[in-house]
Amino acid sequence: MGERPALSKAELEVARVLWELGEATVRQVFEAISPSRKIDFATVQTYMRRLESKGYARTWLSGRTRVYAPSVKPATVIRETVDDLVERLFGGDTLPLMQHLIEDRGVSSDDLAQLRALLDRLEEEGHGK
Amino acid sequence: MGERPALSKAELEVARVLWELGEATVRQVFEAISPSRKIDFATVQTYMRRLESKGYARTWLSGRTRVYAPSVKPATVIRETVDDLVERLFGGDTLPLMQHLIEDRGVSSDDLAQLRALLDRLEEEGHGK
DNA sequence: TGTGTTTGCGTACACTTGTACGTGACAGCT
DNA sequence: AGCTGTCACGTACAAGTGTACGCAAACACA
Repeated sequence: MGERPALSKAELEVARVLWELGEATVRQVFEAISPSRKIDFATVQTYMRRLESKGYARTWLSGRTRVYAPSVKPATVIRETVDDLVERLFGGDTLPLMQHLIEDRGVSSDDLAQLRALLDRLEEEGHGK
Repeated sequence: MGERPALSKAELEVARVLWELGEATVRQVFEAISPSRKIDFATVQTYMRRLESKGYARTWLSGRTRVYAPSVKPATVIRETVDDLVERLFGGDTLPLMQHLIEDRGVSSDDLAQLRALLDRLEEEGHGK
C-alpha cells in the first residue's frame, strides 16, 4: 500500500504548489515559489526529482522539457503528515491543535462562519461513528 | 528572538513527554514512551541531550542521575511547528487544516461541544483582530 | 565483596535533507 | 554559423536525524 517515504518540509512545499498547478514544469513551480522564498532553480529541480523517486509524482518529457504531475492526492498526504504531527506533538489528541489554531492564529469571521457550518453539518448527519 | 534550531519529529515526541512530566530523568521519559513505541533507552538519552543542546531543556545532575526540564513552553514550540507546517502544506491558510481535522478525524461530541464553546467565546469577545 | 544493573558520556554511522554546481544538449535570435 | 539562455541529469557535500554501541563509574544486594 502506501509505503512511500514521508516528504520532508521543503518537499511538502513543492508538492503543494504542484497540486495547485495540477501539472507543471520545474520552472513553473520555481516561479510560483520564488517570490516568497529565496531558492535556486536547481534546488527545486532536485526536490521534484525526489518527489518522483518517492512516489508522489509522475513525470514525462514533453519535447525536451520534463513535466510533473502529482500522483498522490493532497488529502492523503495531508492526512499522513498531520496525523504524524498530532501523534508526536499532542499524543494523538486533535483538540489541542484546533484550540491552538483557533486561539493563537486569527480566525476571520468568514472562517468562523465556515467552521460553524461544518460543526452543524457534523452534528446533524448522525452522531454516529 | 527564539533562534533555536527546530526540533525533529522524534525530538518533538520526547519534548511532549517532558512537558507532561515537567521534570524527568531519561528513564522516566523512556518508560513513558516505550509502551507505545519500540525504542532504545540510549536513543531517548540522545534525544534528550539534543533537546538540551538545541536550547529546549535545562538539565542538572541530581546525585549521579541527570534530570531534564523543559526550558521552552509548549505553546511556543507548538506555534513554531504548526505555523511552519501550515505555511508549507497550506500556503498559510489555516482553515483547510481545521477542516481536515474536523472531517477526516473523528471529533467526539465532547470535542464538538468544546469547539462550539470556543467559537462562541471568540465571537463574543469582540470581533476585534 | 563479587556480580549483574543502571547511568553518563563519548562516539559512531548510515540515511535524509537542504542546497547547489557542472556539463552537455538544444533552442532561438542575430 | 555563432552566441546566449535554458533544460535535464549526474553529482556533491555538509548538516541534520534516527538509532544505537561501548566503557567506566556507581549501585544494589546476595
